[in-house]
Amino acid sequence: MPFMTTLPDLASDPSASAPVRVPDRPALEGLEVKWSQWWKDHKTYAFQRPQRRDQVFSIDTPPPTVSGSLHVGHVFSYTHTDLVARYQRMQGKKVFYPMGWDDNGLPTERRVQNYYGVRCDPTIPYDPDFEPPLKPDPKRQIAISRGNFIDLCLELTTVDEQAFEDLWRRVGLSVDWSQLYQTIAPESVTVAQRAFVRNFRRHEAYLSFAPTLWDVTHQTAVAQAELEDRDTAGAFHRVAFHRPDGQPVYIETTRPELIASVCALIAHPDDARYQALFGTMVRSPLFDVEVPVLAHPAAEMDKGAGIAMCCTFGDLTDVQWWRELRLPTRAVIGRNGRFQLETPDWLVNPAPYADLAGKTVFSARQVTVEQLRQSGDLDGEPKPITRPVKYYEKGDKPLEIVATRQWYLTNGGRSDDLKAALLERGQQLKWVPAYMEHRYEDWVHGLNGDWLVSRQRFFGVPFPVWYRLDEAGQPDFDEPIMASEDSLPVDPMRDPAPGFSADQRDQPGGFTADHDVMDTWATSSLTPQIVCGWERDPALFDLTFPMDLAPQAHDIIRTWLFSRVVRSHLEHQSLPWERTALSGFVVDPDRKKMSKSKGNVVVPSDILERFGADAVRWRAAMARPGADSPFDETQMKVGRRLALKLLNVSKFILGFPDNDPATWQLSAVTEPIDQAMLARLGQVVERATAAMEAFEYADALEETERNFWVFCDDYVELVKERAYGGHGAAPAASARSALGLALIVQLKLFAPFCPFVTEEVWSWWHDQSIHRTNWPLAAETGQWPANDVMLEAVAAALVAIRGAKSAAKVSMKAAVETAEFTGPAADLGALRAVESDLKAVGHVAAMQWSEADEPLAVAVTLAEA
RNA sequence: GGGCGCGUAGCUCAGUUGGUUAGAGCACCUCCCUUACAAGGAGGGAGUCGGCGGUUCGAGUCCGUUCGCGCCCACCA
Repeated sequence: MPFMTTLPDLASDPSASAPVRVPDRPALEGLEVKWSQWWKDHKTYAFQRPQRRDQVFSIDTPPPTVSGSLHVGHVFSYTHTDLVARYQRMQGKKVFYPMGWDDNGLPTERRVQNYYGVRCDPTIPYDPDFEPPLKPDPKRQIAISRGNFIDLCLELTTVDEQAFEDLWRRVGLSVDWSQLYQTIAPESVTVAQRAFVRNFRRHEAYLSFAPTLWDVTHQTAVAQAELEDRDTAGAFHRVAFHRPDGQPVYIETTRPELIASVCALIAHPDDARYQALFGTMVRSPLFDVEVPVLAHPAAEMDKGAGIAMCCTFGDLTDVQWWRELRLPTRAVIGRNGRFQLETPDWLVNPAPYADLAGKTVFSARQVTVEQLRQSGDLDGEPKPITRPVKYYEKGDKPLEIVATRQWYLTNGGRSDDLKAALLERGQQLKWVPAYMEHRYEDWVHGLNGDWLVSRQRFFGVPFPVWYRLDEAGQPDFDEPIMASEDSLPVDPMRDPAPGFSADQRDQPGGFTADHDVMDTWATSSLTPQIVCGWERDPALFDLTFPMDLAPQAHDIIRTWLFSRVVRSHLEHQSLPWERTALSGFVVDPDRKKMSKSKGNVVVPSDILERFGADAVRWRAAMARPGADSPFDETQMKVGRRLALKLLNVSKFILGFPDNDPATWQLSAVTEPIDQAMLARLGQVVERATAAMEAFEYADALEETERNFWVFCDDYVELVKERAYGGHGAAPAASARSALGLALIVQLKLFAPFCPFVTEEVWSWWHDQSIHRTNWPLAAETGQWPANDVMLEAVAAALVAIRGAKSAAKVSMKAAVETAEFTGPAADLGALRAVESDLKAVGHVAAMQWSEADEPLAVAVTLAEA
């Protein structure tokens, strides 16, 4: 159960510390600016180190990509985390709630390129006097050095990050801004490099020359986790290979341009049609290259002609055949996505290649089709099809497969033992909601290779690695030189390898730097280590790690969530956190995902301006964990109405003449209806607390809010006259104490959801923040037994009296001559205990009571007008 | 093709272990300037709980099946 602080003094409001100051016209406008500044000045949310781990609640906040833009879905998702953080803080936990910026990696590079109109050319020397162009021309980017490019990345991210911080403060996130981190900052680089060095020592990181998925636009390798399939138009081309006797063997291919790199034809071993061909040789069209016909079970009899041409490399099946059948490598496509300029030496008839050299895949395909037509090797016309093609998720051209040397990290994709261990971690992790664990399991089960972490890019964490050069100047990749941990962070492009001098760089017998940078996920997979002070602040690490909560959206389970589990498992043999909470998306009204390209993105600053942060947060809190919710402006208005109601009812309760919160005492609550109201509020506290403990903030809000509206509409109206003193001093004190104590409890219940308006109201008679007070205890509402009979009878009486006036189309102020109650003795007894309040609120002159063995009924007779 | 989730009032959603006439807010209709609140308040109408079948005294709730929607994943011939 919740971590309990000391019991409050139940006699009065112990936290009251200021005279009551209620504004004449309370308003929501300006509360965000006022209170976010106040919280900043007073360090309201600063993490204070306690003695023990169990006094801390630590959160692994997702670092947003600052080069992107935040939309309303981010606001919702980060609000969900904040609800939990605020609740835990009020439960007495020291909340460790950092914020981070993911400013490292390709998105930043792209933004810098577009923003400044530059591109990085690593061959250019650093220019200390470089100034970016005043009028950037994105179509004619200026080539600048790697050093200057990184300077611009850092410059632009600083600007972007300030805008993000402003927005988060506006939303009211209770993060501790002194714990801010950046994934490109030296501390993060150190963590990423340290973890990598240790991975290498434990043989979890290794260098391998292998076919890799390659994005030709960004000219970098990409990892399995960054792939996505997109349906893409293409065509089957039926192409003839030639048997020695001149007979054709038809294959079907969507990539005829790759005929120059064909290594074999492959059919299924059981395919009757090709039994006679297995083991024989055929010659390729155009280039006349002799290739074997081989059998392999990965060939599908019912796909295309049932026999495929295997090229290095057209797709991942080619890679499998190439590896398992030990085929030669005949690559023709370079890293820039164009056909290499030199004519390949394996071509028997090299002539047709002259028309392909230097061409893109798209152009080469058109050329090849025409060549095949001329040579008579194209059977019929290409048949258009649409099929899924792999793309880099941030790219717009199909991926190619290029053999390159890359760094890999073990992730279970090539080890059943590690895969099983990581699946076990997934089961140990607590998932909110539970069914999201399936996505993790699906992903881990489907891994088919280790994690490719190197990127041939510029703005990122460099590998802390150098290679010896032999006398011929060739690098020795078998024994990389690793940086020592105490030298981190290092930039091998700037720092010489250990044991070498700077002038030995790129000299025979000297050393050369690894030029790659780490994938952005290789850094963000270490956010728990970065924020918790791994190897930097051991005391902090012990207090915060493994963390309590990993909040995130459900789309990055396979990337961010999984990669953090991998790194923590490898380094600490533990989970990085106890629990993960997945937020859904805000989708557009047609339930489509919001995306820039669709133009359906809702900008948060606009709705925050129009409805206020508390209203937007209220709407976010209505979206349950994991559930997508459609954007709907009308819902924001409801949140705004709630915030306004809180303001107004608080003004009313605090606004009685000579009202003094110090006189609000449970012992003064003597009227049965006052006790019944508080007893029910105590139940609400218990239910809301249970919901928050289960991370079901939406349930907690709904429970609190439903009660609040009844409180305002029925209870406050009922006791209004008595509270003014109309029925004497003691009954007035009972009402005022009940109203005041109920207000305190309800402000606290609403505090995580509407931090601005609750803080505003609280400040009317407190000097301290409501967000540093305790979460309410049921005991704060007294220990009276539940009295549902009374509450329900009163509600029914009010409905009857109001209904009669509404039906008669008269004002609620209209006088009632008699109200005649018929029903069970229990109901009548309850009502008679509230008789004077009922008479007052309903302007009822006389009440009559008839006991009967039937449900409560009320007959209302209006006075003549 | 595999996995997951969702189909309850016009809209957004609650409906705990199956139990009396299925709930809330928004929207809609009628009315009320009542001294906390007109960016308000009161009252009201509105649903064969996607379809079909089954278990049961009883099904929105359990089982099977089917349709629709969304998301995640999947060897590009």
